[in-house]
Amino acid sequence: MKKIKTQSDFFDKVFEVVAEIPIGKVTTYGAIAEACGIRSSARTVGWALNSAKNSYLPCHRVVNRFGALTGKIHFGNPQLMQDLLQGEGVKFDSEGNVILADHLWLPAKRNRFSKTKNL
DNA sequence: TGACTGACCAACA
DNA sequence: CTGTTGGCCAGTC
Repeated sequence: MKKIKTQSDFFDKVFEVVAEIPIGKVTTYGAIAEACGIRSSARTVGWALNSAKNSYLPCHRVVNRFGALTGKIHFGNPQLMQDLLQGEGVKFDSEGNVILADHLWLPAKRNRFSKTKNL
């Protein structure tokens, strides 16, 4: 089986991971990229979501490493992203960032990120 | 067609 | 310790 590492391969993984994010939980781009096997392509993860934002994928549950809703801009309604998360029980701090300490969810892969999470 | 950007993260100087 | 660059993939100009 020739495994051609092309578009769908990476995107598909991102979609699967994002689709498995439980309610009231959030994950990070790096975590997804890590789960995909390429932590360096965290940027591309954002693009995957950009293409998936029109899909059923809960892109609003994907935040950056700081818990900031960096992708809210692409939602059309920046407030919608935070509203959705709050509606799921996600809490935000004074800076408007998701409290990863209580809502960070790592894809079934490596929990190595926990180390970097503790800022 | 070629090059740059883009919702990022981590390593190196 | 802080600043900068590198890297990955795909889409857009």
